Amino acid sequence: MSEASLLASQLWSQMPRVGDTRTRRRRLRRRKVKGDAKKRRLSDEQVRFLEMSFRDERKLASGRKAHIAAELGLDGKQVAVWFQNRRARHKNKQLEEAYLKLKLEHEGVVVEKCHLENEVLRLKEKLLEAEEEIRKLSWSVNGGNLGSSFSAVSQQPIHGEFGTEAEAELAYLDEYDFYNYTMEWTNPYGI
DNA sequence: CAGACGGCCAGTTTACATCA
DNA sequence: TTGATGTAAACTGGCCGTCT
Repeated sequence: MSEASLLASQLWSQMPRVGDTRTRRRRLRRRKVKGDAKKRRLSDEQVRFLEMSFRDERKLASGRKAHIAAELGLDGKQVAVWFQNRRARHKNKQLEEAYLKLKLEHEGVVVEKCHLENEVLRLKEKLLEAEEEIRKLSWSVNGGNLGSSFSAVSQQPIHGEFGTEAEAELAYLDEYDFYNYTMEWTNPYGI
């Protein structure tokens, strides 16, 4: 026996025996069950009844379990297992629905953001045009002597307003492949 | 307080049904 | 007929609350 396996067996022997008796009990029961029974699908009728019960209440009080088991000619354990699996399926379904809802919301936000970015670009262009117009008018009135503090916007780089590189990148979204962009955010694993 | 017990959960295995 | 795949039934181990 290697040093590692010796150590492992020592650790195992020192472990608290929590659940140990139960595991033995379960194995015994399993052998008994395995001797005669094969795994069988529940009948449509049984499943219908179980589904109705599940709609009434998601968890089983012990009396109810016995009642359902007797009604369907099943073992109480089978009824308990069915309810456990059914709760797990229900939870998965709920998670899936929540994910889809969030995904839709996110897609909407991305689209709205894109529209807003384009609107900002459009307004900036208008502002530049207005400034140019004012400059021309001013030139014709006082010979082009405009104060140096006049243009606060047009002297800034157009993409610098949001501070981060990512946001500057978004300002170019209309040149970007929008489909690829949204897919990248809404479906990162390409599922 | 310790230990037995039952219920629940998350994760896994197994048996079966379906389809290409 | 057969292998791949999906799914339901059953199992496992851990955790928790209750009872004795």
